[in-house]
Amino acid sequence: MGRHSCCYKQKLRKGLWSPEEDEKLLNYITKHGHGCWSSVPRLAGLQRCGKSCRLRWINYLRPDLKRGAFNQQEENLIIELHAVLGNRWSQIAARLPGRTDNEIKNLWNSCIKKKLRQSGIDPNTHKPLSEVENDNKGKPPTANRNSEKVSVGSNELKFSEKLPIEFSCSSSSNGNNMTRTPQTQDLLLETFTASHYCSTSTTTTTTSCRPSDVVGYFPFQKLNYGPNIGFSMNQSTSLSYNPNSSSSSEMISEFNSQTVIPTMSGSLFQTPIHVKPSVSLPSDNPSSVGLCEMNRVQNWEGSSFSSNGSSSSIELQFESNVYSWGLTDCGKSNAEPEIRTLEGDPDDLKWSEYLNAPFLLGTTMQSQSSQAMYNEVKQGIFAPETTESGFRYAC
DNA sequence: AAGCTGACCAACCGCCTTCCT
DNA sequence: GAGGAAGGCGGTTGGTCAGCT
Repeated sequence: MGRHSCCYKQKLRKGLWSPEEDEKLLNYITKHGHGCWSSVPRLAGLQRCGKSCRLRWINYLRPDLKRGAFNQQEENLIIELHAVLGNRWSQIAARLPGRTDNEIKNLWNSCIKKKLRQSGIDPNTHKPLSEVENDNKGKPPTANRNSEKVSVGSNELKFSEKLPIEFSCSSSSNGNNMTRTPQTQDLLLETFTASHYCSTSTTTTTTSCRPSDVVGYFPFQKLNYGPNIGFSMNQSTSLSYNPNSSSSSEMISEFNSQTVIPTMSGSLFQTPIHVKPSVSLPSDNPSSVGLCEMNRVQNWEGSSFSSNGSSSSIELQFESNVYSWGLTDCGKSNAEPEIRTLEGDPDDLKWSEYLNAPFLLGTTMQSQSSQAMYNEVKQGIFAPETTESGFRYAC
């Protein structure tokens, strides 16, 4: 749309804002709020278009803005977020309190890009430059004359593309080592996860990880591959994930339900998620392992942990959406994989909604790149299948 | 001192989405 | 459902300033 139609009706000022204009706008919005931006300039006595007022407010006048240089922590966070989100500056800014998308964008283009290149990392793909060059060898010249303009994170794949990611966890005989094998070309994820180490305090077959650890190694992608989702529950009020539930000898990465209520200080996602804290697990069903599903329901108050003996679910909420993991007892020999019908088009969910989903924002998902999850969700990690009544997700 | 260059940053432009009629 | 208005976002531009030649 560009400039609003009002901009053509009268001669409006452009360019830098004067202190007087700032004062007028600030005074008006402080007193009345912005309301409809198109009417703000008229009511505030400004010869500007509403869009310009909005931009000035958001980028400069807003009282909650943090002025001044970015610190190292913020820069690192931006890099991490960019690796996941690509050039979605507004979403990156949403996770940096007091910073604007414009500010972050400028910083990226003027500073961080250069630093990454100097460090031998391609700022667009977050891969080593040498690897990017190798990738480009043998490829025909891009049709885009300015490939840099396609500034999308490498992991920000189109839905039609398949991200070949699979983590596998394994443990040594004594269960003390937890290794992660990213079988993916995407170095980003490795970089991303590197900051979230996984220490193991181990018993025989169960490795307990700290929240961030679990996050780092939560192989959600497994959901993409058949019915062995591998969630399990035990009596210590913890939700466990078995990276290879088909084999009982495999280590079980365990995390306590409380760990799903994170405050990720200094880490990637700082937005708190809301998890119904009173999760109680069926004592009579200590090791139910089964399907996982993502559901979206409307009412957080209705979210809960529930179990009917054969299936259990934990519903999580972020903002207006609730997501749930359903845990169906596949331990029963005759248990059929459960397929639940979900209402609505999964494509209704915007990426931002996926991002806001608790399992993405929360500790459990940190190292496994939200973007990767996004890709997989979009590409069928839940195997959406069109039905007459909506979509069916089979894990 | 003058000119050049690059970094930085505020603001604009244009596209897309959402909302409203 | 169509169309217009408005909001939101990302890409780009252009002005300013500091450092260098």
